[in-house]
Amino acid sequence: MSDRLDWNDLRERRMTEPGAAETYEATRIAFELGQEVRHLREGHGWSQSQLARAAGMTQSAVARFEAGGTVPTLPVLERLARALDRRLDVRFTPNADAA
Amino acid sequence: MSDRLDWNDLRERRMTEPGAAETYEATRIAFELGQEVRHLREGHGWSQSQLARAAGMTQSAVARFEAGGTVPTLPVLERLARALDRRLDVRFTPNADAA
DNA sequence: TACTGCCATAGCATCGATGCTATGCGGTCG
DNA sequence: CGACCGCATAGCATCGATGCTATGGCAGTA
Repeated sequence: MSDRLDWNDLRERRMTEPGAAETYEATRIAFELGQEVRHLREGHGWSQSQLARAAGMTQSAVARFEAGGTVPTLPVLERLARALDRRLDVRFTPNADAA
Repeated sequence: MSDRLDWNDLRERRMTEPGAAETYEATRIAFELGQEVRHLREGHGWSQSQLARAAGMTQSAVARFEAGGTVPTLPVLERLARALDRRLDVRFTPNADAA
């Protein structure tokens, strides 16, 4: 677990780098999206391979994305959303710090 | 307008390529986000250079993004959102096609 | 007219995401 | 046990976004 340099390591490293609050956020968002997709996929009773085919990508790409291995791009998110019968929604919401 | 190969041309070309519905969508989202950022920026009374500095990028990058010249990545959107005092929100919403 | 600020673009280097094939590993089933 | 399925990863090629500098045009304005 410690001499291996895998996606989890990479992600953690990215999220602990100093002064990278934005990258941290993006990485966190990517991770959460990955979890959500996994959830949706399992809800459909699909395997990674099936989702991959439906989204026009390969099983490895799906696995990488679900694991939060990379910060996905909008085109990829779009394709996944379509395959999962969802709509991709990207917006700037007012920063409700007013709490 | 016709012998120049600029971002508008590129974008239009991308959006009219056959069988690229997902890329079309992503490009459209990118374009709308660009417009929204421009709107927000002007609301703050900032120039592209000022926003660029606040978001840790250059004026040219801001211009390119606002013009929809490229499909932005999540880290970039995050930084812009922060600079504009907004929260970046990415989600898969239920596709209300059920009509 | 000269100067200055703002925006649009070009051109290029670099970094990182994606696409791909090939494995490895743990179950399950025959 | 052997075949198969599902998931995780490695390694590599390629494409595309970003970062940068340098311009050019366009309004104001002195």
